[in-house]
Amino acid sequence: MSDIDLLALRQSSTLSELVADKMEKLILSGKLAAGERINEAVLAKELGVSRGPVREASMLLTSRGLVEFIAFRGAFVRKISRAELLEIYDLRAVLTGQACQLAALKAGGDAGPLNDLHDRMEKAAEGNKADRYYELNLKFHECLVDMAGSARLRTMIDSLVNEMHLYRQVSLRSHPDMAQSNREHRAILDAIVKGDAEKARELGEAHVRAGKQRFEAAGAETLVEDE
Amino acid sequence: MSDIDLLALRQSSTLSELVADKMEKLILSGKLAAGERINEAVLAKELGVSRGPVREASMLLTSRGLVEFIAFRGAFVRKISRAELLEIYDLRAVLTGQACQLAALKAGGDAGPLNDLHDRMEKAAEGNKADRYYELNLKFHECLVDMAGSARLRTMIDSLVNEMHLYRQVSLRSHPDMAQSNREHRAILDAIVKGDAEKARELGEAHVRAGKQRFEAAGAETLVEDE
DNA sequence: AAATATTAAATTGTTGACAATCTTGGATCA
DNA sequence: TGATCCAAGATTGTCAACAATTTAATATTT
Repeated sequence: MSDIDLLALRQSSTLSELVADKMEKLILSGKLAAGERINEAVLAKELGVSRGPVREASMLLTSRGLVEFIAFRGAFVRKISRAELLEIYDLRAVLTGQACQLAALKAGGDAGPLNDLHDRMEKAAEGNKADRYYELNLKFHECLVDMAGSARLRTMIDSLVNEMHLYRQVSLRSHPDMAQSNREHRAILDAIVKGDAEKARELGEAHVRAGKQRFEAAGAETLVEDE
Repeated sequence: MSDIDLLALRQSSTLSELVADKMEKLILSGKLAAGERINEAVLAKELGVSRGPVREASMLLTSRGLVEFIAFRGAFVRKISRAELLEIYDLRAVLTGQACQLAALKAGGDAGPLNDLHDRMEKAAEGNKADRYYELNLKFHECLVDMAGSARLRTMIDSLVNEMHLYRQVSLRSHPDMAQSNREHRAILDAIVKGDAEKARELGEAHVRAGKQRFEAAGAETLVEDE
């Protein structure tokens, strides 16, 4: 594990934030595994900082949904059960619906980068490049939320997406049906451009719920785990 | 301002959390005004602790939506504009809808304390006791969310409710039409008891949106402020 | 041998000192 | 007069030492 880049420090960022970014990467890449305790002293030494920034970073990540704090016991990488994941899908669905509705109201006929992203996803789907599709899919959804123009909504959804990634450090990457998924994107996009807010909401919500169902169908054979 | 109660400390709580609770009260009561900077050293001295716990408490409150952190400038009590308040109403509406749906699914015909709360609100409405009604209303909504059984959903909604209270340290307390509001509660309650999840969702969402409209109607004459 | 109590080690929580950054007020200059 | 620059003060960020608590390892008891 490499030290914090001291160059990066000097751009009005605080050490704690840099550590937080580093930790976020460690967590989302699975190098800090779900459920694992984060030893402040050890991580601090590895990053070449004192425990303070590590503590603060842990708290930052707590509010981003990646870490859980327990008094006198420490910071733990969150662990998401299957039941929670399904619950998160539902929350993300209604919030994404809200985002699409707002986007439709604010877009004024301008789809922004959505069209381009959709086309590139189309290509990825045709080439059966799941990783590429997944990456673009994240961007598409981010863009959608940005168009809604609500920082609060963005934070909430980002947090949920973060948590989803903690499910068995999972590849939700294996996208069962990219073509279908992208058709749904197309429909959302169209509704936004047309300014049909209610339709956009409905489609956005349905899109995430469909994702949930694709996930459930894919994992139907696996047993339900308790914790 | 009084010192931290040292008795309270010894129940497996950490100093930072106690400070956070204290600060939350100071903020919601308006003693720390919206927009104001929180001077760590001063507050620490007043509470009889060092700056560390105050800092951590500030970060805790950040994730609860009450405080905003700016690097090298400090922690500020959040300030909510009218536009943001309306945005928050919308988010709370969809999340409350989700909560009601889940509650209906999980209640199994049992309304829990909702019936009792509804009755007491009825009395408060008849007696035109707005403060009492407001207080019970908060409890009713909390109870609703608890019945949904999602800690995540609870956190999200709590955060939004917190933020709403920051709007001009406001009394949203002046409830224009308690009787009507409580009729809506009744309908939600009935849907939950009947297990009609879709109806419960719809009514829950509509109830918050109605609250938004009541607010907009009440403040229609006031000018829109930029920030 | 199993369960409980005791002690030592590891880890988190808190503090005060120091460093880095921002803010304020006054001096300088056009 | 007004704007810019500079220095002093105030405030936040970071660190390392110490205190409180938990965890583990060991001893004790039944």
